[in-house]
Amino acid sequence: MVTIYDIAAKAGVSAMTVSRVINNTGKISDKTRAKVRRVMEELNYVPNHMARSLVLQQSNLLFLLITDITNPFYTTLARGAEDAAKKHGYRLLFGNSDESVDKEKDYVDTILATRADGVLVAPAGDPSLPHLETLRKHQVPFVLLDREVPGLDSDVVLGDSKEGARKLVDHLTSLGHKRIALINGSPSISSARLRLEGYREALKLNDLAYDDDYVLETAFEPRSDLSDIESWLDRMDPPPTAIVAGNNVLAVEVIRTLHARGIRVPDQVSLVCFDDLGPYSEIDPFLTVISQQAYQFGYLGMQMLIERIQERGEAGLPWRKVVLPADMIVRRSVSSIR
Amino acid sequence: MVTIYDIAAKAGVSAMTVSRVINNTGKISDKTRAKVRRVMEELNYVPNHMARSLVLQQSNLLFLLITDITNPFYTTLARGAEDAAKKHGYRLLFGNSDESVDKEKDYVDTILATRADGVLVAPAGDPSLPHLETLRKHQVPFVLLDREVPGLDSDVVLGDSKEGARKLVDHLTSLGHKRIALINGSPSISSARLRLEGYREALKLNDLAYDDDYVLETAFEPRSDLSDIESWLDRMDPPPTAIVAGNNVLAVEVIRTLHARGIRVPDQVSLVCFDDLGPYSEIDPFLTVISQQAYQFGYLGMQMLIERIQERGEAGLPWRKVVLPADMIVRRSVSSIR
DNA sequence: ATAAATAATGTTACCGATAACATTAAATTA
DNA sequence: TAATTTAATGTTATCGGTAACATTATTTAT
Repeated sequence: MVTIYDIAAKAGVSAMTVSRVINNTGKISDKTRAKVRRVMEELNYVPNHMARSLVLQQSNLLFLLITDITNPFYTTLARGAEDAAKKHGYRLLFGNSDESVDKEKDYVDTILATRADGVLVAPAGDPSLPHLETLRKHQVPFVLLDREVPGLDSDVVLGDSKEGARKLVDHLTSLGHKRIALINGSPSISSARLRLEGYREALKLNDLAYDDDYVLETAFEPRSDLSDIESWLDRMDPPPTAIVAGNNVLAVEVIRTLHARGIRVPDQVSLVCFDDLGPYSEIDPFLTVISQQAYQFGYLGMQMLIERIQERGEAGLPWRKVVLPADMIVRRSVSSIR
Repeated sequence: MVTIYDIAAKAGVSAMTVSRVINNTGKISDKTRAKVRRVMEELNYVPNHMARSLVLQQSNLLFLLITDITNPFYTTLARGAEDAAKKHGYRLLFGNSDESVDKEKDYVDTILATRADGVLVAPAGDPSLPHLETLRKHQVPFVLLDREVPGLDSDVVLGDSKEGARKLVDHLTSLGHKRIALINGSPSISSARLRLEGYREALKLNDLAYDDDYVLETAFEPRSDLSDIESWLDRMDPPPTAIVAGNNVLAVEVIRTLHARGIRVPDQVSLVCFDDLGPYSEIDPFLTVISQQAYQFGYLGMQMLIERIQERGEAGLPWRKVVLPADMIVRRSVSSIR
């Protein structure tokens, strides 16, 4: 591995001079600068980030931790984060926690060990609290995305989950639906809780009774075993005329299960969900969804993060909470009753 | 930031003893081990990767560079790579080059500077050669995914692009199609070249003439400006009865363009493509595709990479080229002619 | 012309960890 | 019990950079 000392030796200068050329600091004569540059080219020099960050105590690296890299909501969000990071001259790396608090903890360790300058996190859930507190303790600035964690003050970019759920339920009731089921993520995830709340409120406002049997709380990420969905469908009696899914993944899995049973959407049951299916929903715009501005989650979150990093130390800047609107896109997955 | 020296001081031992406890090396009495552990907990110690890798000359970090984080092919591949890396105890970070050779080069610099132990790369194209050579020069093991780079020997995991294209065209001709168009990625990408070759061969075998006007070579990644697709559609006269898309993104954009013109698939024109649309194609299995085993690309590639890393130095192990089969899934996006 | 300022470069110490070698204490063996 | 192992811990140098402080050459000011 070529080091500044190799360069220095070959160019007949000191290592410090080479360092100055690399970083454009201090005063260097044009002649030495040129000579050093030439030798660097010749030897294919690449600076060693680790050595550098070790002494500088900062890495110029940012991280984005998402919970499901196969979910278009998060990949679109990632593109937003990437663009914002690039605009400010930061490098961005990604990690995928797979909705697992343990994997997330591993990433947090990697991030700490790598001495990242900041982190954007879509936390796996409330149990993420301990390792987020670890980040805080080590003074690594972070911004939460899509999910809050109770007991932790921080900047956060959220979607209006409650309002979104209300809109979906209202849409269904306006078309005559009365037996509306909900399949949702784990209640340890703030957005899932809000979606449940919105669902319950909307039921109440529409004078519909809430029934535990019609609600399934499961996992937001793709799974191979659909048996919990199966038994939930069996349990509901009479069957629902409409289903609200807490995210796009769940909607897809509900459809798969229904199709396997020969039940058609929306003919026999209507379906709506949170989050679009990415560009691929363009092929056949079918699902009626709450379309969250995924790109904005990433872009705004990254901007907030970078502001935090750059204001470091200054007391000011209270925690900021950005709530992005929940817009419904009506498509063909809902039929009207009668 | 807490260091081993802080721990050492508080525990009344030397830094080296702390290091031994952390790494489980050397001999340590149970008593000191316990004491050191306790202090580490108390102070919330996190090892500094940078300092560590600096002296160890290895980071235990692996990278995966993909070209389009919003493409389900690559995100599924990423899941495979992640699982394989985890199985072998490596940490994995992701980078997204967005099909840009320049962004890719930036990532390569980050990777070099981070002293990653190895890299999985889906190269942006043939122009990636220089920075891949830089990786090679710095002895960072890498495995190419999905695309080869002429002039560079390396391990590589490919799909059978030529055969896939042939299958698609054969399928179309078997249903009576004679005017078959191709929209493809840049010819600077090996897989795109092979798909073109397969397309031409299949035309020839079916006694169909090749016509330049029926082929559009554009970019594989999502774009906002669809005008090149527009003008290509205008140019073809008579219009094709079927279109082969070089990947899923292009297929979606063709559909968008066609829909905007009021042209229906498959009623007025048939459409087939490479790569599935992820789990979301399950909602409405519509597109007839060559389904590549995305997960296996990542999983096998990662295994090959780790073998390389662990055999480091040993002369053996010739470059390996794995070609995964191209399986066609027939769905509803093709109609038969007459 | 000589002091004072400035430009250009070099030296030393350190960032946080570990390898290699050194030392001391405890346990075996002769 | 003295000699030898072995266990447990400590010291020093180093990884590849950079900050802070020298030092030397060159200008500029007086």
